[in-house]
This record gives sequence, structure tokens and C-alpha cells, in this order.
Amino acid sequence: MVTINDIAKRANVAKSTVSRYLNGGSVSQKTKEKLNQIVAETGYTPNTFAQSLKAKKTNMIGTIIPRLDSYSANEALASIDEELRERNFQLLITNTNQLSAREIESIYSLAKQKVAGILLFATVITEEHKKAITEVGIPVILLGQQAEGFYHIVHEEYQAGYKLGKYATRLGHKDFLYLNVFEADVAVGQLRKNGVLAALKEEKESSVEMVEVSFSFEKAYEQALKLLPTLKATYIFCATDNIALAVLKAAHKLGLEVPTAFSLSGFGGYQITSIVTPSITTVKYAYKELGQVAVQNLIKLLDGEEVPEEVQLTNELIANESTQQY
Amino acid sequence: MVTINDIAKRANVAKSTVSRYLNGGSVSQKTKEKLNQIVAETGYTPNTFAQSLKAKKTNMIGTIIPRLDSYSANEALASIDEELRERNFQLLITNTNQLSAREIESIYSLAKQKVAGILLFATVITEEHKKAITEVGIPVILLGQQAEGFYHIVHEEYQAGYKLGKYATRLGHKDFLYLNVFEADVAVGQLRKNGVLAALKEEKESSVEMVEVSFSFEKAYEQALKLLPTLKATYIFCATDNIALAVLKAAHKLGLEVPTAFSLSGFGGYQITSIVTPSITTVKYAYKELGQVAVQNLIKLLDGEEVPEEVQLTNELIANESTQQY
DNA sequence: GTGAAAGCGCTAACAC
DNA sequence: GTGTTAGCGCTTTCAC
Repeated sequence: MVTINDIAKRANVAKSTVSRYLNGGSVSQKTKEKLNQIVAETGYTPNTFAQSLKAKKTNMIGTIIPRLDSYSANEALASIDEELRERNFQLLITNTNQLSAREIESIYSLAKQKVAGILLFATVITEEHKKAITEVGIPVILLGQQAEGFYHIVHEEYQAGYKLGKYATRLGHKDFLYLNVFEADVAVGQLRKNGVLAALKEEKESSVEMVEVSFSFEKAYEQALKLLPTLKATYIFCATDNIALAVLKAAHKLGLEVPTAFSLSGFGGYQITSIVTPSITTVKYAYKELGQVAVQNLIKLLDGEEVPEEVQLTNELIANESTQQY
Repeated sequence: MVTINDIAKRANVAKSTVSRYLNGGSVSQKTKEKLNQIVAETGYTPNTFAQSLKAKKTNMIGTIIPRLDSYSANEALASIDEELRERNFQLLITNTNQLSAREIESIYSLAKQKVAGILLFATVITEEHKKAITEVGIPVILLGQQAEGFYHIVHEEYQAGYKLGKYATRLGHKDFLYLNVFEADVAVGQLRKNGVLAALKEEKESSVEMVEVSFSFEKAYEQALKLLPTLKATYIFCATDNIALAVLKAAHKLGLEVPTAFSLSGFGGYQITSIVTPSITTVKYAYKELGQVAVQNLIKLLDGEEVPEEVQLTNELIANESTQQY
């Protein structure tokens, strides 16, 4: 392996000169040219560890995600990666398998590996999360969940719910079923629901039944199989597209036709909602933008610039075949 | 930040003793206890860079993938991550956006970052790939594509095609359309097709039309929209599930019913093939196992053990609603 | 503009 | 079993 010392010797200069040359310090035109050539010849590239050992920081950004196989995470991840690459940062991904404890663990372990900053897709922000974020002392930006006193980038969840609720009542529906996820998940379990409920409340005589189902497709499918046969509602809100997909499959299995038997909508805007038959009405979230803003703000933070504590991303209602006039 | 030196001073021993204690060298019971306590108190954790600087290697494994948003890559990635975590390795993911040049680039840049080994999901193995792999001098395992002289783990692509071909002829079909991807992709573009063709050839009077379509859902969908109206075949093989999905959507758009109008099958076993209506006949690949074997073999390689140059993973035909007797 | 020297935190001989 | 010592490859004063 060729080191800065080798370069220095070959160029007959001190290694400090080479270092300066490498880092844009003042070097004479002549030595610069000589060094240019030697570096090219030898294919020298600095040892990152030695650099980091001195600088006490790296060009790595850690990203903590709950699942590797979720559409939203992947969309965001792809744009994070793209954005990071442009800035010569490396992406370190840690998958927590939806284990909250692992999120905490990952914050510390990423910090230990001296990542410059952390992007955290969390589901629930506990006191332990806050403690970890405070302790590690490197910039952390929360993605998808808000927490006061911490940087976070979120979707307009409440507004998404409100839009969808308005849309459903405008279609003339009065009886609703809302398949929610556990409420500890503020963004998905509470805000979306509250938005929907607010819209429904503006309509007199509407009734909503709430049922909690699983995030998992398989489990939600099983639960839907039990719920649908005795369904009174004419419109089903699902807290995620994944759940809507499960309901659709269950309906298909039970011989119920959507939207004839009932209208159905999700949240998220996953690509697959437009592929299935009928295509599913949903709210399309700005995942790519989330990734971009996340990186941009993190870099600003690293550069000591200021960024707003909260960024809200807008979304868009996509009316599809799964919903119809009542 | 607390260093090995701080620990040593507080314990009144030399830092080498602390180092030995940390790395399982021989230390007296007494100092061990003292050190235990001090480390716990201070929350000391060794600086990875200093360690890596000496050891000239890390506990990081680089994984190069063409897309962050593909089902197969994510399945494999999830199990790679899991497997790596158990062994205290860190996953460094590099997304190439399906750019071959970036694959080469990534091999070098990962090597530069001193990853211990590389897992490479490639689409096409060029001479440049081979050159890069040889040059970096760290273990590289190819995933999903084979290349002589290099470690690789692949699916039984040919057999998958053969199974599906047999299945289709047994259903009584004689006229086939095969929607293939570009042939430079040996695993997907050649082996699968060859397997299917071999099976069809065993049936007299069968005819196959070959058409090349895109990997991308949107493009394949557009292409299918043009192809389907003049379709003569009664059975369409698609080189990937993604393409099958696109064909299904196009059929739906055109008012053609599957499998009444034609039978349809894909390759891959993506979860979504079982969600859509009709569910799609496909061959389920062992992505999770791919990840597991990949990590296991890579670790063996790191430990200087021998592993077979080629590992083939079996797969399973999943007959679904999209195919029927002719 | 350039070089000498110190040191980042750690590991690994080697001597005791 | 423990301490001394010499680096790993780099950056950064500080003289010159």
C-alpha cells in the first residue's frame, strides 16, 4: 500500500507538504505538478482511518431504518443515497427489524463508529431515544416522526387524513370503518386518524368504527378476513397502503367486489396501489423529497448552519378505482 | 472522550495491559476486575479508527446493489444484515442505480474504505469487474450472476425455466410468447429462457415468439399495451415478476381477462405476485438463503477457510391463478 | 513555501 | 502477568 510517506520520498519533499497539497494548503506550482504526477502514477489514495483518527470524524452518515423491505423506507433511502453520493458521503444503513431497543443500540453504535450524523426513521420516540440522541452529541434528524426539541422532518399526516376524510364524505358515505395501527405510532396511528375524524365530524350523521390491526400484511389479511363478513360500513379507511392491500386481498378471497361492496383507501402512495385491480385510492407521500431534505439539512447541521427544527412535507390525494360514490 | 490511556492511568497499569484485557490476552484476575469496573464506570469504548489503522482492516462488509427498491435485493439484504449483525459486522450498502460503471467504482471505493469483504449483486460481469475484483485483493462474492474463477452464489436459473416450461406444456399450451430482458444479463436474460425453451422443445408443435422488454415496470407496461392487442399466444412467459405484473396491468387496462385471454407467469416469487388478482404463477427464489450463504461464505473466506467457487440455490414453482389449462 | 516533530488511540513485539 | 517501546498513516503546529 502506498502511503503519504512514499509519495513524499518520491517527490523529495516532506510528508507535511504532501498533506498540504492534498488538503488544499499553499504549495508551489512546481511541487504541485510533481505531486500531481506522482499521485496519478501510484494511484495513491489516503487512508481514511488515519485521517479519521486525527480529524475524529468521518464522511459516513448513519441511517437507521425499521425495515429493509418497506416501500417508503426504500424510496427515501434511494434519495438519501443519491444525495449523499453527490457530497462524497458514505451511507451506513442499520436495520432494526422494528425493534425499538435496537434503535437505541444503533444510535450508540453508529456514534461509536464516528459517523458524522444520523438519520433516524423511528416509529416511536421514547425518552430513551431522546437520551441517546442527546448523549451522542452528533447531529441526528428524525424522519417521519416529530419530537419537540429535536430536528425532524415529517409528512403532513393530519392534512393527509383530512383530505381523505373530506373526499370520502363528498362521495356520500356515512358509515365508516377505520383500520388503524397501534396508537403509540403518533404519525401513522394518531395524526392520520385525527385528520380523517376531523373531516368526518364536519358531516352530520356520519359514524365511524375503529379497529386496530397489524402493520404486517399477513396479519392484517387474517384480521380482514374476520372483519369483512359482518361489515356495515360502506367505506374503509386503512392507516397504511399495506393494510388496504391486505383488505383488498381478503375481499377478493371472500368474493366481495371493491368498490361495489365497499370503498377502500390507504395512505402512502406505494407504487403497488396503482398496479393492483382495482387500483387503490391513497395519499401519495413525498418520500424522495424526505430523503433529499434530510440530507441537505444534516449537511447544513454539520457545517454549523441553522436549520428549522421541523420540516413538513406536503402530500397529494390520489383518487383511484377502489372508491366510488355511495 | 475516554481513551485506553485514561483507563490505564486510572487503573495504574500500562495501556498495553488494558489492550490485552480488551482483546482477551492474559491478565490477572485482580486487574481484570479493576478494569471491568473502570470500563463500566467510564463507558469506554475503543476507537474503531485507531484499531483499524493498526489492523488494516475493519469489521465492515460492503454490499453493492443495483437498486434499493427491488424486492429481491431487499429480501437478500435483510438476511445479509441479520447474518452480519450476529457476527458483529457492519453493513455498508452502496447503491449503483443500475449503472455498471458505478459498480466498478464502488468496488474500488469500498476497498479504499477497507471493508473486510464485498458482496456484489451484479447484472453483467465485465472484464472491468474482474479486473477490479482481482486488484482490490479482498474477498468478493458475486451474487446472482456466475463468473468462472470468481466466487459466486446463484439461483438455479436454468432449472427454474425448465420447470416453468414443463408446467406450461403440461397445461396444454402450444403457442407461447416470451418477454425477455436484454441478453447481456446471463442469469435473467439467458438461463431462464434457455430452460423454458428446452422444456418447450420436448413438446412437438410448440411455437415461441421472443420479444425483449424493459426491466422497468413502466416501460414494460407501455410495451405490453402495444403487444397484447395482436397476441396470438395463449401463454406468456415473463422473464421477471415485475414484467408479469406490467403485463397484467396492461391486460386489465385493455379489458383482457387473465387467465381467460391468456395464461401468464413470471420469475422471482415476489410477495406481490400473490397479492394481485389474479395471483401470478411464478418460481419462488431463495433470496433469504442467498443472503445467508453469502455472509457465511464471506466470513469463511475472511477466516482463510475454503468455500466452493459456486453455490447454486434451488427454487420452487408456485402455480397460481394466472395460468390455466388450454 | 517547506520541513521537523508531535501526536491522534490503538496493537504487538519484546523484555522483564 | 505486566510494562516499555515502536509504530500504523495522517494532520497540524511551529520554525525557518
